[in-house]
Amino acid sequence: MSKTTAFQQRVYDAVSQIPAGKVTTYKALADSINCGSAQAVGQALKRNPNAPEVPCHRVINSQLNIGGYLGETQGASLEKKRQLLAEEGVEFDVGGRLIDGSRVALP
DNA sequence: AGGGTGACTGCTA
DNA sequence: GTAGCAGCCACCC
Repeated sequence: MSKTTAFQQRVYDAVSQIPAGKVTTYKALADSINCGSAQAVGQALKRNPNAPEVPCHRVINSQLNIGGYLGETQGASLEKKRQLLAEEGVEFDVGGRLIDGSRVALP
């Protein structure tokens, strides 16, 4: 068993609450868990012990830009994340930017 | 126990 | 529009 902390549990819970076809920003997520730092949220997702259980691919940054996936900031993993989002109806451009900002589910 | 890092954000040049 | 700097919280070595 991984040593998941309460903070990470909150992050995973909040992320798993994101409906399909929608995405959320690290800032909104951090605010949702009452955390003043989105970087801490990213840290939890980067070290996420349950990647397939948590739709971490539905989390993007404030600039509507894709963050990363399974610790890969660049590479094929990013393309896979983009593909997953495209399957849910969220389309991204070649630069990894969200095309339809309305897909962002703000709390 | 301490320091450095990071899937971030916001402002300024 | 891009580029650089500082601030923030939690985790890892």
